[in-house]
Amino acid sequence: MFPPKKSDVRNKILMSLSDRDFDHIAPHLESIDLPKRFLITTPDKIGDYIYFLESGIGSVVVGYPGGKSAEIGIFGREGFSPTVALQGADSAPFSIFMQVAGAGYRIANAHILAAASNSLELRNLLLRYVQAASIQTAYTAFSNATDHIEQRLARWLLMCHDRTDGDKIDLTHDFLGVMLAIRRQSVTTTLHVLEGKHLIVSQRGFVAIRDRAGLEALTGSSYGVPEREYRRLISQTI
Amino acid sequence: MFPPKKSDVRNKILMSLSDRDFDHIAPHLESIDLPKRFLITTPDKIGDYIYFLESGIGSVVVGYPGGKSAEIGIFGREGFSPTVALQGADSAPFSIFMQVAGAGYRIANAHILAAASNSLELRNLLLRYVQAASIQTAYTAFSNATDHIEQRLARWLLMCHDRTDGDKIDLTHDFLGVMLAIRRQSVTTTLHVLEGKHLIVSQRGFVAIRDRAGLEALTGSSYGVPEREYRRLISQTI
DNA sequence: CTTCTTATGTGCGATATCGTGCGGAGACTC
DNA sequence: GAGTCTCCGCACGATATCGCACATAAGAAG
Repeated sequence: MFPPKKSDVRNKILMSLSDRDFDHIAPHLESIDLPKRFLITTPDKIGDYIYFLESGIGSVVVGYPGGKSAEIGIFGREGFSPTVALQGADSAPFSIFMQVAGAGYRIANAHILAAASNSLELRNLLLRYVQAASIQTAYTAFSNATDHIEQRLARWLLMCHDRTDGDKIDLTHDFLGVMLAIRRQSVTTTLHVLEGKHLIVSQRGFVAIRDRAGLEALTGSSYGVPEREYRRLISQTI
Repeated sequence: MFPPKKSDVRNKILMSLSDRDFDHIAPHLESIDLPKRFLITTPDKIGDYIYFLESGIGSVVVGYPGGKSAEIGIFGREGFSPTVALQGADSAPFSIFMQVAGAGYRIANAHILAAASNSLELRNLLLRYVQAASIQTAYTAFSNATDHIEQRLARWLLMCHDRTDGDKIDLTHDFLGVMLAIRRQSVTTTLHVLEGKHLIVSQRGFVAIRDRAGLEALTGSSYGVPEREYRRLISQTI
């Protein structure tokens, strides 16, 4: 079981590593179960670990408890989080938590940084993912500035779908409202609109994607660019 | 005149360098005049240079010509741009241009990367700025999601003021509307509201800040955190 | 001084989204 | 199988922002 074998790993970043880099960090990877609402970090808390998901979805959120908040990033097994350690900081003003339960590996910052300082290839791969995550955030800012709720919701469902096995996404309207910083009722009615267009099916506790292409067409320019950038920066190296 | 002397430089990142790091890159710094609307890069264009401003303000924008667009980052002499080269990428889906004319230095990516690979201290400083810029973008996404126009506008004016000498900011309502992805008329009327609160004075072609503290209070939680993060990550190292 | 261009001011109906309140329905508990 | 909790549906007035049309004003050009 430990250290994990590279052939067993599903996280795309870990999969992209050279055997040599993988062998260096594998002994320090600690398998961890990540239930729903698991808190990876909170604002200004010193983060000790970087998490590589194998399944499930995490959210990066700006805001303060009891006040306004909004999601500014989402990640699954295509990446890792938090990204700050790679940039020489020890904390960031974000909360990061599991939005869909899953599992993964975590590794102490010190170990991943040591490995990265010994391998240019590893360091560059990790930094390219940081870049991809940053582009995702930039397009979230763009979408928030220019899109109507219908587009923002469609974009969010697509990003979630990309990180899910199957077409069913477990979530409540209330949760979606918090992520997008809109009213729960607006989520409900907008989901009905999308359902009316046969793009999704929405029932208590989940949304099922029915027409990805239709959703993508609906989002216009907000969805797609970050995803292509990710493929350009990361996947093509596999 | 060349290479520039460290004591003459006003860019905060360059100022923060050790003498040794500065001496390594100084011979490659090329002084450049940056008029209004100067295009630093466009989407997917291979960027060859990194720009360190000495004066003026640059904007990072997502969007496509003739379509929707929105600003996702702003920088002056406290940083540099673009940030992608540091992360191992050669381009990014952003446009970057001068919004307020100024001047600065540019350095070929190859030179700064060579210097960064030889100096952990330099690399970490540059990456910490990348982190600070990324946090700014995250809070722009947050502000776009949760704030009304009045707050977004106030936040934008504050960020601009931080990067300007004096209290007068030259810009048109039209330009501001494009940056915030709102109507020019909404800018006009909202500036009137801020003026009514004696926070600014607005006249043809410029806005003058009159009450910074008042503006900051107005923005609530959207303004301030990225700025504190910048100071924590960068300035305290001076 | 006149003309031209760019920037700003204003009005108004249309639309998107919000805040609030409440009712119903699925699921879980005892 | 009654109580309870969470999630969802619906209505409605209030507010923010938009889109469009047009008027005025400041500065530039001649």
